[in-house]
Amino acid sequence: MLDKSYRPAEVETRISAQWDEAKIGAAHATSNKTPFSVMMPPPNVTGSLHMGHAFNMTLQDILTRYWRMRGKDALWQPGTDHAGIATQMVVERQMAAEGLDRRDMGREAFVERVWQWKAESGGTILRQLQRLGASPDWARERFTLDDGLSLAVRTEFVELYKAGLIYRDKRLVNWDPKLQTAISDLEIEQREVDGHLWHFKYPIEDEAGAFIVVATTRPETMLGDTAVAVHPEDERYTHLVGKHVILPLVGRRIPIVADAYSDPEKGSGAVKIPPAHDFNDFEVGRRHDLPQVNIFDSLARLNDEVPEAYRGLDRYEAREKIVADMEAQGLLAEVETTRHSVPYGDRSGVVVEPWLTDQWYVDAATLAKPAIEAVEQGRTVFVPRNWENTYFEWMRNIQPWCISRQLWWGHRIPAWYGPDGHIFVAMTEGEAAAEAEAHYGKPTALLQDEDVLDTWFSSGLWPFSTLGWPEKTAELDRYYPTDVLVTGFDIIFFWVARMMMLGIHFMGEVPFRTVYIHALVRDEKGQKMSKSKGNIIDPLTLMDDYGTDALRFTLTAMAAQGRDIKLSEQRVAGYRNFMTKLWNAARFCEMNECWPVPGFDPASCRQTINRWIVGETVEVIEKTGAAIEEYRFNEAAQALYQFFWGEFCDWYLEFSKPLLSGSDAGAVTETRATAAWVLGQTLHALHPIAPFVTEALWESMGEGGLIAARSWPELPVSLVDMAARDEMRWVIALVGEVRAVRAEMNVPAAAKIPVVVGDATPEAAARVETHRALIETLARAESVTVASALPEGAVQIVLEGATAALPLAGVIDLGAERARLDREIAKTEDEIGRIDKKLGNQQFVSRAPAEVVEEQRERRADYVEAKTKLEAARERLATVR
RNA sequence: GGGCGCGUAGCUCAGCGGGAGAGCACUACGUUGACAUCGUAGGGGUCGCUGGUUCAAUCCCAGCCGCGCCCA
Repeated sequence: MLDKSYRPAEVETRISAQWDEAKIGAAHATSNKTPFSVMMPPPNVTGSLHMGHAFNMTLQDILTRYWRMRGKDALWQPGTDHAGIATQMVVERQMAAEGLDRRDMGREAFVERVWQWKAESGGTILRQLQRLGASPDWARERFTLDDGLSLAVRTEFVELYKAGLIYRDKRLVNWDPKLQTAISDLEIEQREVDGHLWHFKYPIEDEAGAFIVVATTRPETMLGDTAVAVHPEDERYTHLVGKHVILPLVGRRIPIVADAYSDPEKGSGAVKIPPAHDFNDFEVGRRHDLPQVNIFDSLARLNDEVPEAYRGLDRYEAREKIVADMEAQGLLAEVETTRHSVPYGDRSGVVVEPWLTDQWYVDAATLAKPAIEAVEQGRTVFVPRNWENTYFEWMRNIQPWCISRQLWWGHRIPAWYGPDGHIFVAMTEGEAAAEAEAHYGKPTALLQDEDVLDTWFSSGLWPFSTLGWPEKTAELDRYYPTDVLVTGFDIIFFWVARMMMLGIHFMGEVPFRTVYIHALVRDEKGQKMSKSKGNIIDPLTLMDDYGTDALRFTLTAMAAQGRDIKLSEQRVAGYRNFMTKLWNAARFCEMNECWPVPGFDPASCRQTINRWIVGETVEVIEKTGAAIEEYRFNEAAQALYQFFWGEFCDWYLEFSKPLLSGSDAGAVTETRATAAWVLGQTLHALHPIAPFVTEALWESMGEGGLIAARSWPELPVSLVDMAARDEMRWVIALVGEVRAVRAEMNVPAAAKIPVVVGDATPEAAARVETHRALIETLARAESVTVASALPEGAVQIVLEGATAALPLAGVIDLGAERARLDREIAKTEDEIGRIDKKLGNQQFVSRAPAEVVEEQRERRADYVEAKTKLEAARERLATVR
């Protein structure tokens, strides 16, 4: 016997263990089923489950469970990412608390320590995923730094290098002076801040008292200026082009060049050019062959390239001093306040400097070309489609991808340097040594590059490195390309684009057929959740408080395409109530001995209510499957919710009560079997969204086996009996109307009243006879009779094909009742009038589709019937006093 | 500045060319043997504004107003 209510905490652990035991997530590479594969976006190995994960993983689990039930060989590939910077930072922070610095302990010891931390905390997020009910193939779990994937990354590097798609270059990178590493454009956050625009006067060489004015938000970079640029067509400055200025404070003689980069409309129209400290100025410098003077060290302090007085100063100290010194020399023309955007490292939170260094680059533009074509040709499709624009926009303007990072945690770059700086790129140190020997003609000591590779350089291989690449495995053959990638829009550039480029390059085919982009989960006010705002809603807490299924159902029900989720706890509570409802409906079935009947054929039902609910079940399952297949998750959740609560519980189970306690043994047997069948089918359809409660209830139904391992219901549409549906909807309308009138007339809930149906078509009369017991129970009627004449002085309810009267002697205010009928009549007249206007419009009748016109005619006929009946009802009241 | 998206019931949101919907909240009633994490009934909307297309516009198009995100 089921408990009085569903207690998720007690059930979830047990069921998780059963799934684990049964290996329900296992893919079967040798089966003859059609494969269905999904790559789990690997969470940070030392992370823990946040709401974004919960959402993303729930959707993937729904797809995986669904297609598995549909008979496919589902592979949901799990694993974790080493997440270079993030993980290194976590460990460094721990060490800082102990007063340790990685530079003191050395590379090897530090990396060892990170592995230890990974060993301790690395399983956390995977256990949390298990709690969420995720059903990937756990046995295939991979880690981006494991041996196989490390081999894949080395192969990737070596092959791209040999193909000329990886090269070393001295360029500006975004340098994070706190983390001491290059970071990618994507790891930068532009923040609008209040700042100043300082206007400096640069003296023209050999023209005493002549100046050119330049404006800057970063005065300290003037120490690295190697030119002043003006627009070639700016007549104010034409006479100065080719002349020189003497850079104040430094004394360097630098040219005035003409370059279209300077905007005559902005400031003075002249700009200072420090090519080593600004991305645009770097390009200007290249065009004019300007020297690149790098004025910072790696901590963004001024180096020895600057005059003595400034050396060693921090960039902001230098800024103040330079402004003061310029002012003292009378060279500060003006100071404006301004609002401008400044690049901050999204992890360190400090201002990032463009800094000139040697780094490794991938020729992304070349790799992007086929990746763009693949989406243009529809070999990979984004859902919703508009994300393709975002993808194209970025891919078409892609910059060289800087892949080296000055970190210790990650894949060390497989490049070695000879004494003369010659580069040897090889799979192993041994191979590099052999190449060096051949190159130098004798064994030569090499030094390996100190840097590691960008994390995305390894996770970009995820869709095939996890399947065994570079080995040619059966798994690669079978599961690549994958069916769908489920991810958030914030990661299209970081990850989706990289997988597309690398997948096409190495595998010759796109990594996934579909990319489903879901929205962000925000807090209930629509704010992005963040630790600093303190508005994080912890999915684990919600799971503790409301059960995992309630959380999953909430996220699913709110997963409308193209719209962010504003999550409120109240909403989760609402879906927890739905789980309780589910539980109690099953409990009702159990108490009434509604057990699954082997070989039960729903087509054999004789009772109208059974024929009706069978049809509704077929339709909701069909709708649910279609919605999941089209990634309309919210529609799937809504259809099931509406059916189960609004139809099965509210009406069918209520209808079944008089039948189950009645004397017709055949009807009892049939109804029990049908109720059990509907419950069972619905549990199947709900299972991908709410796996735990459905598994628990399936267990209680005693059929055996795990629902997770069962097949999705395949039901013929021939089970839908339209006549039964019309009949039950009519009964529902009658009961609903009677209840409404009772409430309106303040009839006490316990009081039973007679219901007289008159003016009835034979069909309506037959319906009343068939369902008398149901109507009596649900409408709290003392009796339900079919009469040739309707009683006088009664409240009258107009139905299709009949009028029902409630003789409520003594409680009826006849005047109010007449007024009510008058209002109803007026309403139908309004409707008829509106339809007549349409039908009277020649344009409408001739141009609108025939079925639309026909529909309007039918609606009109219905309203006319209702109006006639209402008028008759009104007439009957007219004679009563 | 460019791109994407959003303004529908008090709140959160579906719907998106022909009859305005859900959940929550609210009001009234209710201890009917599944369920008070419940039941029954009810109130509540100029579908942001202005034009246009159409026989017909909450839905398509344009402009405007307000809001959000991404990229410069």
